[in-house]
Amino acid sequence: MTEITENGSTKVEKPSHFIQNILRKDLDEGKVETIVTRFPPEPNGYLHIGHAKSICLNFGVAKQFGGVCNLRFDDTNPEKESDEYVESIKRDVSWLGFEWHEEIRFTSDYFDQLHDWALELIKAGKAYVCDLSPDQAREYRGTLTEPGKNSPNRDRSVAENTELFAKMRAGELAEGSCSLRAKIDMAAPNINLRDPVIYRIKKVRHHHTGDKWCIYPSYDFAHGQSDAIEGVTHSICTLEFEDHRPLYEWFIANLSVPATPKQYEFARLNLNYTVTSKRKLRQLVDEQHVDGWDDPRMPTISGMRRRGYTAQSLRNFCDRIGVTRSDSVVDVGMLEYCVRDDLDKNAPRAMCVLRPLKVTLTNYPEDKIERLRAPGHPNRDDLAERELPFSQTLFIDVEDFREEANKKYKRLVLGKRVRLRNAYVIEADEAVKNDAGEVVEVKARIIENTIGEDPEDGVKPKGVIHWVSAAENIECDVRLYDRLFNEESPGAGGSDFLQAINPDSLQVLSGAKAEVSLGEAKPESAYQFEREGYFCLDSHYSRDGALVFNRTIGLRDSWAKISQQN
RNA sequence: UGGGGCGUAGCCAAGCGGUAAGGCAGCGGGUUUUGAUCCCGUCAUGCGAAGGUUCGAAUCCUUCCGCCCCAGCCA
Repeated sequence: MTEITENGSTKVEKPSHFIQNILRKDLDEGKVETIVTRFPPEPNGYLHIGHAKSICLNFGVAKQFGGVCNLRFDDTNPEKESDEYVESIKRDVSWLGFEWHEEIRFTSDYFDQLHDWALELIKAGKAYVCDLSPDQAREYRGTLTEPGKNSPNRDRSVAENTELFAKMRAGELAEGSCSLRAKIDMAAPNINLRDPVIYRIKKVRHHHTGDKWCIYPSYDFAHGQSDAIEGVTHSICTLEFEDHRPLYEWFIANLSVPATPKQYEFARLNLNYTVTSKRKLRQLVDEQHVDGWDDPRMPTISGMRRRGYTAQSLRNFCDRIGVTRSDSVVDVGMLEYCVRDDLDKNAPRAMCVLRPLKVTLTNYPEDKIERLRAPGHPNRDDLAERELPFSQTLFIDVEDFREEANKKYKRLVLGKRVRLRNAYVIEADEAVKNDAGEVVEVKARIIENTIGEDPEDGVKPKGVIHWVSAAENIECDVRLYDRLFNEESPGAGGSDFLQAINPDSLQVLSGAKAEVSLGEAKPESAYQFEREGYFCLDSHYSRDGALVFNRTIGLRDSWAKISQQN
């Protein structure tokens, strides 16, 4: 049931989901010749893990069935949109590993056509300019259980509507003073059909069309027709748009569009211990609870990238969670599994001591340095070996030494032995303490002839710990991240989601000691710091001679459970 | 109390009338110079509930219960 992907991470072979079933059926029955989908983000924020699901779905099925997928910016509301977001979205989609068909599309590229179609509706007596203010319109709309009332302007003549719409377009009417509405049914049980607004006045400069327009089409009026223009066959969106489908179909049926795209809905992704709403993510950025949209703790694609998550792991995650119509909350542990799975298979190994404790080898010459060789990966010989300088003084992690411990502790203990990863077995003789009683140095001895061999006296070490030479290493900062929220569902039950922020989501360690080969690390490229976790160089904070590593994710840690039990 | 959806294990999710796949998490064990990886085993007499149809129901019918979405000139 499982197969291995090109780069080795574990991919599960899954039965097809309902979207794939629909596409296969439409292809088989000849309803469509080529699948055309589209990913239609509004450029009003950065993409997050939920968008990744949509991207993988839209681009994924198009590729699977030999079709194409467009990248279209749904930019009908200039008040919230900007080029910064356009650029970040292009970067994120590319990084995720997908290629959009031909050039980038913008809904705003179709504003002329959309305007013509609005005129077409007016001429057919199917749209009218309504003078109701937003507040009045709300009253006229009725409620969930009561029908709405017709606008006093509902029966304006075609001529009058044409003239008023022209004035709207010419900027002669004030924002909010009127709108163009589709004439459908104010008593419809589906509120979206109660004469929805299709054009509104916004005297705002548009990031893509500049000052050409002061009226902008609504999402409902733009989306389906844009799909039709592009020849999109299957317009896949999330569940909250289900109630809009009758409206989507109404425009397609009542306008001279070149194609008849169909809308299908799937459940959006929810992840526990995470927020995936642009509003909340924006708030975290604006109020500086995080360093920006690409803060490594953010569930944005750019944040995860900077954190060290790989595109492959995100794609695998999206494959594993499936595509259905039922609301669900995926355990963030599933995401973490996918990240570890990919990184384990592909990240070169290295050693870095996070909290250094000096070890002096009393039987090792002071001026001697051995150049040991270590594999780049325990089960991959295609990854380059590295050189480890070994010297009289070393650093090990403070957590890896105890003066005394029970049998479960498999690290260095006074009077006992431990294996230094890829090097000698050593035995600890003495703990040197400062005035506060803290261990500041350990005096130990190497056991001769133990590189790649067990000790000749038959006394095997209890465990293996990592180390770095004190003579040659790279001092660096390490940033340890934990989940951004302490609650499974931040903001649940009407509480303030900011109250759920984990105050310890970032811990900065300075003075960590990295092995010299890490001097060649490139930003965002993954390493496993053995026994610690996966790390990558931070793309913002790192400088030549002042390296900063982000912990992407820790190794699975069964010791944590054992040590807590005792 | 209008309309539209959805309920299969702690989580995700197959199943579409023939007797509950798979993954994550968990638990138990094995290998191991990473307490990692890897490997093996275990984990729903049960499919929101109750009736009914049937030789046989998670699948069909009825009723009920729960959860989600919709009253922006947002998308």
